Amino acid sequence: MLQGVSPPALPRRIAHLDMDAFYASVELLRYPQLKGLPVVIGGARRRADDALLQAHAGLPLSEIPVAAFPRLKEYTGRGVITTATYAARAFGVGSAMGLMKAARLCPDAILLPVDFDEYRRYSRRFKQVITEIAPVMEDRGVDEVYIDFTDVPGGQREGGRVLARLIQKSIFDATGLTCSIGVAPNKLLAKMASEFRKPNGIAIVQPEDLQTLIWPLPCRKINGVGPKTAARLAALGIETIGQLAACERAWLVEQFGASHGAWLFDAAWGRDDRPVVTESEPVSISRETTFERDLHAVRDREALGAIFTRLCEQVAEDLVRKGYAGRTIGVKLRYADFRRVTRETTLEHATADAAHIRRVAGLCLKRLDLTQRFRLLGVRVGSLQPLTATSAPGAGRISETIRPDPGVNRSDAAPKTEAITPSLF
DNA sequence: TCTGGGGTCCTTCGGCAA
DNA sequence: TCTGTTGCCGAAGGACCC
Repeated sequence: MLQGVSPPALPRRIAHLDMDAFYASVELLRYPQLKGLPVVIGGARRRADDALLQAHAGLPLSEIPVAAFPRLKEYTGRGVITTATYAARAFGVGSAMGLMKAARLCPDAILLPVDFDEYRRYSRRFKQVITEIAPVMEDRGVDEVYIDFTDVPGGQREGGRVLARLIQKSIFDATGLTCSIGVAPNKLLAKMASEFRKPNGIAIVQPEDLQTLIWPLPCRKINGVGPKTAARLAALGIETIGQLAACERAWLVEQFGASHGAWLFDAAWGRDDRPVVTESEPVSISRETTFERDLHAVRDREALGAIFTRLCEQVAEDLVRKGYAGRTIGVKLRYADFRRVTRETTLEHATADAAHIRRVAGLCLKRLDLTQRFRLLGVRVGSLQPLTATSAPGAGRISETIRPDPGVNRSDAAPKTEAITPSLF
């Protein structure tokens, strides 16, 4: 057999790019007068700045007086902080903290609502800048991407630093935002590297840097080691990645199982051959909501029914907008004590129909203990497939009648309409 | 007055068929 | 016919991430 005469493969150079304090930075572009002040962006149910915007209609956003912004102490209701500026963090306020607790720590912090539409606009812009320079990019969320530098002209120069600098500058010129970039032989190390020189920094990791740069770090810095695994490792006396690397692979497999144990060992040795994936299909689409107060299936039947219907309609709208239908329909409940339960059912045929989803999700709900109050209700559709002409979209508002579906109730083949019961299930 | 929303992937378990 | 094994699949939950 003829040997291929392709040129020697270049060493893999993978970059991880992370926007610096993305949400807060976008807000500061809008409201530059808040620079340097404690600002938290929170999961406010209602836009915390609605009144503000109305009161100053006609005035450029950047000229709204700081004194007019809503303060944390004025907020009532549930919710957590999505992100906080460094000035707010100085008060001990941080991501995932309850708004009420944060209000005690820093009552005068300015509270802004999360504006995902705006963040997505900026997200699209910076990603477009990147793909114009380096086309092999993997989307990892609104503020993060992996980029394969390997075959990009200049991608190997100074270990990737030259290209990283070009991308940083191009993003800043296009958006006014800064980012941090780590470049390494693989995604695992690149992700860790991007944290080394935040904000607005570039860090290069070469294979030979493993012992000096990676091994001293705590195990929690490995992307994929969360609080539970870190605690289990700590209980075994393993705190750093270097200590993890010193373990016998077989012993880790004994402790954590074949897959997880082997993965931990490989991660500690900086091994990761996952490719940069430029396209992916969603696996599921869901909607969920936390209520203002805990609700009871019987005593709050009407309110819950309306919320449930709305969630099903939203999921159906999302499915149609994104061009999918799904076979697995499920519900999620969070009880007042924060226990989470799920129930799901797989249908014979995929659907994107709001009424159908509601009917099947209602049956799932019936399988749960509804005598206790709960705080959250969610609806999920999984096992997605592209929406074709044969799938019944029917998204939008649930009407008074629903079409019988060929996938369930096959005995119901005769055309008839079925009134949606006004009750929850 | 703790604790959001939207995802992915993995493990475990039970039912079922070969 | 009964029992054990294996493999697959769906359901439920855990862990993790942004």
